[in-house]
Amino acid sequence: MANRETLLKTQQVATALGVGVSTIKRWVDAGELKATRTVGKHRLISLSEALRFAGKAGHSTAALELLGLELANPILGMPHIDQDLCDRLVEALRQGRSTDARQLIHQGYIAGEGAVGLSDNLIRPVMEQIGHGWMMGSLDVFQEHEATQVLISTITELIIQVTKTQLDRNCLAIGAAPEGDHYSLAGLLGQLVLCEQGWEVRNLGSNLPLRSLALAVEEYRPRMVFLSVSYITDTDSFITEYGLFYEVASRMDVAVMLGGRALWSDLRTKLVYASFGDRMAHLAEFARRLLPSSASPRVASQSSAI
Amino acid sequence: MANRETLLKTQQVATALGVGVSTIKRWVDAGELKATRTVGKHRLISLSEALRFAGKAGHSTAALELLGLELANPILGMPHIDQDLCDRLVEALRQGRSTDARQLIHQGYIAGEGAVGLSDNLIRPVMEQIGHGWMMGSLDVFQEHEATQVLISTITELIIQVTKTQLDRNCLAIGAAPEGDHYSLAGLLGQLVLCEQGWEVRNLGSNLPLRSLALAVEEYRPRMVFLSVSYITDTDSFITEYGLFYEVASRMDVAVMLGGRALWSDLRTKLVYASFGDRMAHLAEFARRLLPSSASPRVASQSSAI
DNA sequence: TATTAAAACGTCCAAACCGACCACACGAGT
DNA sequence: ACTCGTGTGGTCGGTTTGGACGTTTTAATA
Repeated sequence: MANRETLLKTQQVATALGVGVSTIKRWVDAGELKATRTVGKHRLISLSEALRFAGKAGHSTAALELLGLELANPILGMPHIDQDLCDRLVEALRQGRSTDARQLIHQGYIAGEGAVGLSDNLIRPVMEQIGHGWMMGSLDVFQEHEATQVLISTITELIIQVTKTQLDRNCLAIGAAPEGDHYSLAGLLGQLVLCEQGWEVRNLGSNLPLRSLALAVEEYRPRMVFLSVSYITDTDSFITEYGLFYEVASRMDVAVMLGGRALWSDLRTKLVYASFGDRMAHLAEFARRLLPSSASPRVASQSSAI
Repeated sequence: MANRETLLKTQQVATALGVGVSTIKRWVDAGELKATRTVGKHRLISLSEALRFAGKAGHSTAALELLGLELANPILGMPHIDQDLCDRLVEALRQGRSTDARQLIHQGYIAGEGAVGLSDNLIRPVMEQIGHGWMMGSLDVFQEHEATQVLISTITELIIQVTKTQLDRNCLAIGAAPEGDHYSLAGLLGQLVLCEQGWEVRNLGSNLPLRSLALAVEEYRPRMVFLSVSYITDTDSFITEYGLFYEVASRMDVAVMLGGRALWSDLRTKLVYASFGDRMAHLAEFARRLLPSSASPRVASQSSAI
């Protein structure tokens, strides 16, 4: 499985579920909540398992609210991101039913087992479809704007909730989009992905001159910078500005991750960077390698309940 | 750092609402008060659900006790928006301490007794101060960007929280900023103010062509439109476009509220509108007059905790 | 590699919650 | 007044929870 699981500790799960740590330990021991153990007997619960447990019909939907997820009527027979979910989200956004859209996104967060699946399998195709509808004239600008607004607010909500359960944020990452690019959704999704991995993220938003980003790098000395480029005003000046920025980043030993649909492959050949990715999975994988070795704690054996 | 998703036990809710524990259990079992269950069948009631129920059932004073129950935990000085609070928020934003900034804003929301006070007495002066620092060169662009980003996410959080407790949203309002204006904070604050009054708000975001806004008005038939104008690319074309938009709005009998620092008084003489305001208090007052009969016994603040 | 602070472990127990049952208060209708 | 029907608050035995305790593991130092 390419998608390695984020592992949570008992304290994190307890906070997320709104119960005490002892209770989590008891539930794990009773087999209600599956967990692996480190060699030193510490319990590790995968994010997907926590979400599965949270959404389990008969037991407790409490957790969902705490993860920022609301399932008034938790249908979720088998949570999985599919075409149907995409279609329903597109339709909800088209009609501006923001509450429904929020619920569908939360559902996608569970089904996609985290931020990466949500971004790559739900948000991206949905926005492509909406963008397509806009091109074709079947959607108006204001519908695309409203959809973006709903997505931004929901992703922001997820970020806040995830941040709350990630207690120890060690590594610092900076996210931004360059001057002239006013698309902030990609930056938010990147922030969500990294927050979920335990990064501390400073999102500088969109439309940021690269020379100011260079200053930020010098000021904050982050471990990495992720730059989402959805639109470029002037290619030549972008290359120049980026070159100056990368010089600083390189000097400060900062990893630079590029992304965005404006960076065509022939343009990329003129840029220097640590990695490029047009999927959040790429960002996640790149970021994981940068984390201290701790990212993959040694697990001993599978849980032996009862 | 408890928030609105804090889960309450039956005893807590019973005490706050001034009824017996058995009654709470019965209400939950009857479905009148939504609750989740732990694995061990213990009922957990989210604070937002408790507040909603309290308001619906007429226990208006009880809601305050619920909040008091929240505010008792975190240490809080006297809630009041003053120069000190502004200074501390500016400093937190300057240094990018987003967690502290969020706390201060929440505190300002309580202290300012709602969205209007928060907007006019805290956010506005703070952003002016930051903008000033940027002009003077003591702040860089990225700091202003980061500050804006933190404010956006926090205001978004507040909007979601307020929306959760306001279930019966009757009147529809549309908010937007015109093409070329990428400043979205004002629109968010407006959304927060109106949500607090019980409006249903569709925020179409910034950079929206006015002709598309006209389409949205025809599609949604709102009671009012609030347009925040912080930047105008071309004054003449703006006047033209706005004229076309207002024609539609007028035909649909939609009240148009204008705001924003780009609308100087000599420009305003060339525009037709229902009202202009450069403070959220103006928007709030204007909107209140538009609401149905409701004498709107507004609770002082649907405050959230820190 | 050795050291150290923070966090998780297992165990135990008081406090709180569960469901079921009962006593009481209140209003409406033969 | 009497008797329902209904909604409330309280009690009881059994179960679940959450915090305290000293010990062990982890992760980030030096």
